[in-house]
Amino acid sequence: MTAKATGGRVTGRRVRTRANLLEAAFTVFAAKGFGRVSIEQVCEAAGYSRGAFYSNFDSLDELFFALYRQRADLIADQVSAALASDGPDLDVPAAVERVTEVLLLDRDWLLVKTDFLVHAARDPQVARTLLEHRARLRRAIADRLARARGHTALPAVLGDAEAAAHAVVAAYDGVTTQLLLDRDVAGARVWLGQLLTALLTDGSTGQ
Amino acid sequence: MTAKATGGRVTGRRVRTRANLLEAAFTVFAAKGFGRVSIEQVCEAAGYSRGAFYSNFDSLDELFFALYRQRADLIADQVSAALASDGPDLDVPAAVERVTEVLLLDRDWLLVKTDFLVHAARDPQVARTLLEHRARLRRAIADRLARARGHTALPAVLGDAEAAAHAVVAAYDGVTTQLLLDRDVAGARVWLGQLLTALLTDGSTGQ
DNA sequence: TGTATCGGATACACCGGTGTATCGAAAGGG
DNA sequence: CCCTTTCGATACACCGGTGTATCCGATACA
Repeated sequence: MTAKATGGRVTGRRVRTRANLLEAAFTVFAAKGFGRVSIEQVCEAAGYSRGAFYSNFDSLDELFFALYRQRADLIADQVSAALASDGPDLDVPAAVERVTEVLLLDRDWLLVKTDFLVHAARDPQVARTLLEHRARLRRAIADRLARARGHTALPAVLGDAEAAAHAVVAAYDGVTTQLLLDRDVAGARVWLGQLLTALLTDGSTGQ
Repeated sequence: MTAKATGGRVTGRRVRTRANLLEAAFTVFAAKGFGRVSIEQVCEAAGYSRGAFYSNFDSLDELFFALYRQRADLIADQVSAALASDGPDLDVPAAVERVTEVLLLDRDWLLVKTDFLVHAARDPQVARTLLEHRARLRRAIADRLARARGHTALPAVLGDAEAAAHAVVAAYDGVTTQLLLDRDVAGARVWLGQLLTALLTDGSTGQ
């Protein structure tokens, strides 16, 4: 009963401060990493006292979790939009281009996302959430691919559209890892494009 | 001048305790994550006092770094061995099988490795080391692939052997991410196998 | 505009980890 | 077998972060 008082009356201020805390937390987490951040540092960055924090969250973990959900949902929406944008027939390179643009845009997000992955890897409960999130994305991709079967040549050696979507996610994760290290966003983008087209098109066509 | 006194006389004990500390650190880091581990916890797990720690390392970061180097070199050797094992002509599925076995064996190592990645992502100096390490592995793979060009059908849509090796690493990283979440080692292994064969063989062959 | 309620700031006690300085005991060399 | 050197344990002072309790100013609603 600490955070988010039951069915309270006042909301305006609360909503704003909560948003501010989340915003500041994002910056701080991205800069220092979840493991090296204290509640105080978040509060300082947001311009609040620790009282504000404890009024809105129970622990740093809860804040981190909320932050991840917020941003992840946002990204998921953007990806869905990017996938849905062109007509019923799929232009693979174009779609790849658009999705890639969304997914590899913000280095800070990748950092936070990876921190969250590390977190989830040790907590089955958290892992479950992340897995569901990934499954949702994968499904969106699979649907898109299935919908375009026949239009474009999609006979990957992988099997069905589900497997292909799985491969897309894996490629994304792989490129992300490299990007975190070399910081070459442009390179990562073209590289991901190559990988995806390699996976999603038949071996014969060079591009 | 704290750790590893200049050109000391006594070494026997020191070497052992250092090894013990590293061993214990590996367990603790894997279990809790680098960010949630204190020097004291490592010492306790190893059965030493903090005095022993400060006599061997300057900081937890240094220990972590040393630990990573140790294990990473070990893995690298194993991979090289797995790649070199069969004759001059390459049996792709067999090699993939063997390498996969080595790379996806120990979940604890994956956890520590990912922690290190997160660390490196925020410190260019550390990132450099990790990148070099990865480059070495990639080169080993590329050499192996190049050496087998012509024997087996390797006309990937990716281009040269260097790019193909790059793709192999990316696939590995991607599968690792998934494995950290779902803990399905067996599944990850066959999945990585599929991905690699999909990337390394022409699109025509289903398997 | 009054007022009951809420949100956030301040103050306080507490704890765990850090790093250093010192000392006893191993361990290797002669 | 002694003796010098070093390793690691113990003790200490310190600090930063935590969580709670309390209080005052802000805010929504009548």
